[in-house]
Amino acid sequence: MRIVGHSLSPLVARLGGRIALSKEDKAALLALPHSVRTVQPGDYVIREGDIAHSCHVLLSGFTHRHRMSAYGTRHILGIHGEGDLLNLPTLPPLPAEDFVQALTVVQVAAVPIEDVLALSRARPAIGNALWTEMSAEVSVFRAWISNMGRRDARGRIAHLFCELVMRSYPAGGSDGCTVTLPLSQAELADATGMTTVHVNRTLKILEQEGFIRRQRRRIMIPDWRRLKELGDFRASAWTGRRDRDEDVAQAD
Amino acid sequence: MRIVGHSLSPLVARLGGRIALSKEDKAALLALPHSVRTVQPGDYVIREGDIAHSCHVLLSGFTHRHRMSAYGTRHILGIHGEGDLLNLPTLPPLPAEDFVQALTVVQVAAVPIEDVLALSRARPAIGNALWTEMSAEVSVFRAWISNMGRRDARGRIAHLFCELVMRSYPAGGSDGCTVTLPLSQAELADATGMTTVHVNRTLKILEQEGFIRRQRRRIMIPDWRRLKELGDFRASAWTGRRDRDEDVAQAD
DNA sequence: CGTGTTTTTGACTTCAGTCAATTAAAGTGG
DNA sequence: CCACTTTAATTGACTGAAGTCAAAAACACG
Repeated sequence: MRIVGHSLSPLVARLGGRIALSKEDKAALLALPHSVRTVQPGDYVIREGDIAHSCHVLLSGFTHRHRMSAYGTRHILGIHGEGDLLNLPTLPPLPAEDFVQALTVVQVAAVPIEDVLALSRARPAIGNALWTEMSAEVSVFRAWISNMGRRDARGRIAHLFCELVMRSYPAGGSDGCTVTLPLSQAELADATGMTTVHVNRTLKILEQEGFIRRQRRRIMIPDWRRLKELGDFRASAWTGRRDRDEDVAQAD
Repeated sequence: MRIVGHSLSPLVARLGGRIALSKEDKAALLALPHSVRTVQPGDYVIREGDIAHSCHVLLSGFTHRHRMSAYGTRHILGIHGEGDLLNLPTLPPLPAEDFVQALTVVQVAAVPIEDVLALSRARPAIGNALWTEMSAEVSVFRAWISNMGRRDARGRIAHLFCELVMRSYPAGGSDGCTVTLPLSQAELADATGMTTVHVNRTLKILEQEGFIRRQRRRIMIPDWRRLKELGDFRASAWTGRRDRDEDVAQAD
């Protein structure tokens, strides 16, 4: 197991963004033993059934998490970006229930679960930060359930784009900000529970209506607040901050 | 804060079902300081925005967790049964993002977060069990995402019924088993992302096709395996066991 | 026994899926 | 740098599953 410089800094940034960490806490996190590997787009980071003895941390790039139905269709359950924990450190380790696949070139760190748990016991602040991170993840999944269940095509895509913005700009979106879409339209479809054809048409409509502007895989958001409203997007799960006024769509 | 006999035993049963706990661990869990309250159907257990200084454990009955969209529609994000943790113990406590409402008469225990976290630090097995419980919860949410996204009306209802069976019979379902439906058709609709009318028609079809038999709010499952197949239901998230052969629908 | 909720049904509409074909982009190798 | 292949995006015509509106029937409860 190679110890690599400050490669775990995305983890420190993530946890430190949730809970205040002392210098010693941060140093202890960076000092965790780990190995880093690079994964190419389309390759798997985690396969269903894998028993992970390490906690995988996404250092850079995007991945998606998916599951295959009994009928052979794919369903994307979430996307992950820099700083995300790709599997929850449980003891004993449990077999993975879904696939995690690289969307872009990706760097992943593997930290032995025992070390993560030992550190979180030794340093309460880190333990708390991990709990909070996990709780935020739960929050994101709930937002996805909500996104699938009670929104039309435009809203679903809008919500997903909002999430991408949050993952690309941790500080939050703004008018005119741009994101590179790491998903093909087929992947967008599997993530929103629609068909490729309908995704394509919906993108066209969103563009006509001025919610997005696009060229290639680059999406520009002219009016961030308007997009959030369309997608009924609540940023709190992604920011970690839970300030209501930022979240609630204007009711008027 | 009243200390009430062995009222926390559902918590012990839940955590002990995930991870082997020693007698001392179990005793320590039962000895956690807590108060118990009874909530009537329709009343809220947790309200959006509540800042919980306690960890709420469902001792008996069923609740659902929902969120209101900006347009005023309700979306049910999950149902909870005996032994479920209704909020994740984070420090500092975060405001709740959704409502938890009683479906039946319900008993809820409130345990101060500090005590939960202290115990999980003092007793690693309990800490591990809590992590695992949380991870199982994540797993259930993912199953819901999948349920919303890529299943038709029959499949969605079937999946929800499978979950209800698992929650009513922790040992697992069997042919001829019966569950009392704690949800009205309107609630079923909000939980599956459909309309009341369509839920009603789908129930009728499921009955005609022999997947369920019903009178009042009681649902009988003549063929458990067949229902699981229809709903592409993977029991692992609910059982805690992750044995694949039980999960995978027969492919033939 | 009346009142309010839940369930059921019918007629009609619409959003999204299906099938199939075309165009555009991105590689690949000579 | 250009033919050739492959993958991704786009479009059209048609179908179908689920939503909408509205009303009746059944049930639950004080």
